Amino acid sequence: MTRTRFAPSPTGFVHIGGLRTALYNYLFAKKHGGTFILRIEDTDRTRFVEGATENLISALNWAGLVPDEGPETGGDFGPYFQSERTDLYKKYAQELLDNGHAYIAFDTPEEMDEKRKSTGNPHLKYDASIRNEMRNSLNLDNAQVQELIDAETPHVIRLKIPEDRTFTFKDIIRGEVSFKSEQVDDQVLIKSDGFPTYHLANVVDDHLMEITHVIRGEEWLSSVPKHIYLYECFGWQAPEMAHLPLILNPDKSKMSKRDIQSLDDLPQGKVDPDVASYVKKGFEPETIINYIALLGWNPGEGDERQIFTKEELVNEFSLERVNKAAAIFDLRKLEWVNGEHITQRDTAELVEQVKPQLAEKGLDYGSEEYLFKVVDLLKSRMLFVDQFAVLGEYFFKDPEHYDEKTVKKRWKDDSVKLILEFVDEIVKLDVFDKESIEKALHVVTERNEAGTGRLIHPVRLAVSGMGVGPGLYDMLVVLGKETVTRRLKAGATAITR
RNA sequence: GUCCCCUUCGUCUAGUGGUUAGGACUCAGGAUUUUCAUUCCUGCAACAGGGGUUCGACUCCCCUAGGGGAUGCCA
Repeated sequence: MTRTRFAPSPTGFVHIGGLRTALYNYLFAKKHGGTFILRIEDTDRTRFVEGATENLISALNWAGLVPDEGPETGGDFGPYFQSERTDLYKKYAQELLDNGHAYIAFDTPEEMDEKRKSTGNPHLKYDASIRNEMRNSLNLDNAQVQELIDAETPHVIRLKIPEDRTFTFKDIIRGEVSFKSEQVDDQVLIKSDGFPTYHLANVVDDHLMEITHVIRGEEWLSSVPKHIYLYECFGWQAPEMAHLPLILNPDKSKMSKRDIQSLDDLPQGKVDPDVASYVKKGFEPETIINYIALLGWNPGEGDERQIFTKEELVNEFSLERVNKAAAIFDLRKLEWVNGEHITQRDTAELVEQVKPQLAEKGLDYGSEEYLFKVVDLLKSRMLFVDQFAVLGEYFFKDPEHYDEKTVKKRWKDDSVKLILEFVDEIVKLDVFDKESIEKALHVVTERNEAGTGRLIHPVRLAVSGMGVGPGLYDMLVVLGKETVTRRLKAGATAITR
């Protein structure tokens, strides 16, 4: 049984890279008929943010990545907040202490800083090289240690990394990776406030929650030696590992929330990492899922689709096809993907999505049937759903003003005459369809020995007030004969250069 | 500094020893018998550099360079 987990720390916002990690965990679990778990890694009290967990869960819900087990859903492996599992971590830390795999250390962070200064090595690690010079249960005798503990001296529990070892593991994405033990420090397992660090909590929980595949960001790759050694000390089997490449800013820097105000005002080379910004901007959940899935993964040779539904992604996904190199986030392509999803969406569904905007602008859409036709006509031209009321306003009310630029460019001396003649032609029509309208328009231009554009543009302007829009004949058909003739007449008198 | 990871068009990528190195986004041009913000077509544009291995390297190995990550009682 495949079990994956998304284990974010609740920092107050959801990072786009974090969402992709969640997505890959979700896709992998679903692909294998497994379970996707949400676990909140809230062991750092100093970074507690009010409402962050709710925020996280609502972002996952928005994206459609609903956990099978988690704080909200529950499950047989809870609690799913690490802050509620501290007794567990202490118990396992004690086991390590008893087995001699860990020890108690009384040195404070300040003391380590001083040590670094005095040795002139700013990168000095707490490890086998200096372990014997420090104040810990390896050097002090039992009585001294007990005395310090009884006096409530702050202390931590550290993992005792063995010397002269090479930790080798297989990463699904990167293949075999190894680290020498002198490269890894005696990691703090339990902090002086009694909370575990990520490393202990992570290993204990992944084991207890029976996680089969750990899929997470590349920033964890160099911590893996500590983790596999912990599994070894506990006599547990380590899960499979897959370390995902990072998502970067256009300038190749790490995506950061700092100095980003909004999506519309981005600093040069930066992009907003906050998923909430994209929600607010009007991106569809399908778009974000689709786009970030492709940022580091693709279905492989012979499949050049760019647009995927979540179900398709579940079917196609495999960790073996995840790339190794970091990817740059491209807003342009994101917008294009959004437009594609809107174009491919069921018109009926889009109709419902669009109604609130119309209500907000006080636009009366008349019949469902009419609205359906308008949406159908416009959907391929929208990049965002919320553009609809702006793009298509004239379908619901007569234009009140006419785009100045277009007037200047397209309104000629003979425009009024041509339009009035065109009106005469269309009132004669029994069937108001594309072909007959086009024919009528040509009758007028040919009679006046004018180019088609001489009439097309003024008609569009008079009818919609705009210089751009869907194909003119399609637009006129949807608008209907009555509306079109009324607006043409109105335009003929109202528009002046 | 040290360790680890990575390196194909501007960007996302296909490619697993023999290809005119393919697609997508962007951009430019054209078509839809003069809208463009639709659609279609065309074009621009890449194997980081240097050594090997091989009859033959984008593909395998090594080195260099560049980028990223880690180096916390943060995750």
